[in-house]
Order: sequence, then structure tokens, then C-alpha cells
Amino acid sequence: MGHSHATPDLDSLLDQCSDAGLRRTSALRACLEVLLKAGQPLTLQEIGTSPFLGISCDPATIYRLITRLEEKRIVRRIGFHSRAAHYCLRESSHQDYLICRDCGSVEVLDITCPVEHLEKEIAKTSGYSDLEHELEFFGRCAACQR
Amino acid sequence: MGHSHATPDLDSLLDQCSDAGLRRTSALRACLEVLLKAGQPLTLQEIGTSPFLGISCDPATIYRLITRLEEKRIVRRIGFHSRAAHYCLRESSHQDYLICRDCGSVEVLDITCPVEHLEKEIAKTSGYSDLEHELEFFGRCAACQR
DNA sequence: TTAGATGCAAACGATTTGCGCGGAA
DNA sequence: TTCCGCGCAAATCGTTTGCATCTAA
Repeated sequence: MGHSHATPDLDSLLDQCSDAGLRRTSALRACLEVLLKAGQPLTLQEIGTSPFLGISCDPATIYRLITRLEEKRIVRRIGFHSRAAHYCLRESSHQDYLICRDCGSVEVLDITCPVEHLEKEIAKTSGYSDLEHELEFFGRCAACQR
Repeated sequence: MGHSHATPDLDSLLDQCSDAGLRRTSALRACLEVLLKAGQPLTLQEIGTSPFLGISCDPATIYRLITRLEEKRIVRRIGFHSRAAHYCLRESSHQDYLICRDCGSVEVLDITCPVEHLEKEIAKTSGYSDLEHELEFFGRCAACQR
């Protein structure tokens, strides 16, 4: 299951969206571009205020757009512990995160996720389908310890 | 640091709260009792409407109480993917969860958590302190597949 | 007595929805 | 031309906070 560290490009994402029945609107292109250029998961608000967005976009539009993309499994929702949900592209390889309890900063962990095998095990024995997992480490970052 | 699979009892929890500087109020006793009897993490609302609560309790009271308990590290907050946060007692041994994307049901996984070693590794190399983790599996449960 | 808790009500922030218009197909 | 997607505004929901009162210590 080789890692796909290569960043997917905008055009192939747009094709993927078209295939899923979505229209190629400027809002769609803009949001995808923001997610592509973000190194980490973003909240709806962060997407809306990103300098990479280019256009102005209503929060409700972003909400419905990202929700649609999540249903089509092009985007993945992540909980973290903040009140607002975070979103990232599903195409990038699976990531685990290290989050600061105090300042909320997010680091992407450069590790081999140790849960893949267990996930297959659970898929076999639990009766659940479409399994995925979320693994996050919480702590206090160096800056916040002072 | 031997596992404490034994359910902690109310009195020792209350002692723990006293030691942490909290007062032994009826709301505190009631909320602890609810968390003790719950087999799984609960939302603030679920705590407030639990038949085990015994007394009537304002949502704001439960919110402040649980928040205090979380600060004192007697209670642990868990994200799941629902809009509302879930809480459980920290005394119980660490648990990982299997959650249904559709109906939101929660199963406690009876597994040896495969992340403990990795967590120690990250604790050493990341500069973060007070590390913990959260591991959740999401899927569609048998009932929701029909 | 008094600092910490509680109840009530209002404020907040992040969605979530209704509706009429506009643009992709 | 049609129907999906958009902006705007209002509704929801889960907290979060201010304040006066109560109560454990």
C-alpha cells in the first residue's frame, strides 16, 4: 500500500468532483486550492479566511461545499479537541497528529501509523464496514511549558 | 503502573475531589455517580438527563463541574465526531472506541492499545509534556448497513 | 463568616436550514 | 432550459459567562 506522499493536483481533484456529480464552481475550485496548499487540517472558518481562497465566499456555502465533499469522501473530517471541526483532503496519505492542549497548534507526525493492522482485525471481527481511524496525541508544546 | 480494571468507588473519587480542593456538593456526588455507572463516555446533556443523577441539575452547573473535574484531571474529555464533547472518568483504564458514523453508537474496544510505546517515543523526542492520546475507529455498524 | 457552587438568563460561536436568485451543464 | 449551488438571513445547538443567592468548610 505504498505511501502517496505526492501532492495531488487541482485538476485531478476537480475531475474527481465532476465524477461525483458536483459542478465546477469557483467556490469549489477555491476551497480545493486552499486545502491543497494547507499543510494541515483547517476549520471552515480558516478555509473562508485563507489568503489562498482568492474569492470571497459565504460561510454557509463553504459549509455545504465541504459537507458535500465529505459525503463524496473527497474530504475527511477530523475532530481534534477544538469546538470547530477540521477538514483535510483524503487524497493525501493518512496522517496522525500531535496537538498542543494550550495553544491548539497542530503538528503532523512523521510516523508509520501503528494501527493499520489492528484496523483490519476490527474490520473482520466487529461487523462494522467502511472502517477508518483517527489517532491524536495531546500534550503541552515546548513554548507553552514556559 | 499496573492496570486498575476495578471500578473505582464513589467515596475514593470524592476524596480525590476534596484533595483537589473541590467541595462535596450534591451536584458533584450526583455527576460522579452518573459517570461511574455509565459504561461509556457521556455528553453534558446525557449526564444531566441520566436517571442515575437523582437530583435536578442546571446545565451550567454540570458544565462548570465537569470542566473543573477535567482541569483537576479527574475526568477526561473525548472528541468523537459528534458536536457535543463526551466525558468519562480518568480512573478507569485507558479505552479505545469504535463509533458508528450513522447512528453514533459507541463500543468500547477490548484491545491492548497499540500506541503506548509510540507515545513514550513521542514524549522523548517532541518536546511536548503531559502526553496522552485518543484513538477512535469509525465505521458503519451492522444495524446501519441494512 | 466567606470563598467556592449553584440557578437563571443572556451571550457566543459554530454550524445548519429556508428561500429566492444565478450560473454550470 | 433546468437544476444545482450560492448569498443572505434566520434558527439551532452546545456551550460559556454574568450575577445574585446559597452553602460547605
